[in-house]
Amino acid sequence: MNYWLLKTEPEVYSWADFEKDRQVVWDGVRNYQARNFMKEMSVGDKVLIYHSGKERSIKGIGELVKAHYPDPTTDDARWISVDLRPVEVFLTPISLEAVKEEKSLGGLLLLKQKRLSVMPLTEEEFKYICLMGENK
DNA sequence: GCCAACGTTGGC
DNA sequence: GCCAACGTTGGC
Repeated sequence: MNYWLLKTEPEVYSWADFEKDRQVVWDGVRNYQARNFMKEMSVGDKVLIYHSGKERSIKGIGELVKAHYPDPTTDDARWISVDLRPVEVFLTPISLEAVKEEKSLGGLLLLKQKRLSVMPLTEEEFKYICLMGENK
């Protein structure tokens, strides 16, 4: 199983929308590096959902329910979508500030490549962030 | 609102 | 293929 972090602007699509919808088509990615990571996703992979912009925090955990297929929002065959469902909301959203303060999370591409919207996480990073989110 | 980072585009 | 110009993202 692999682990990922996905960014979204909450004004466009938020964690609340995700919980309400129960399942979402993650479309609109128009960046090759992000697209290539999406191609590596398989059913059952876990994803963390991050709100960019004003909130700047990791909101919760989702799961891949459908691997990549052509993005329905474009005819351009280069771009793909995946389907996700929400699994668990974090009691405490993890702020970007908190991520920066954790030395063990210093390798996150979230910090290194601020414009990348889809990125892999190691199992250790994923589990560590989950513990932080559960406020234990 | 500003601007750094960086991806994309297009002229040469 | 290079690179300047331009556009976008996203933190501050």
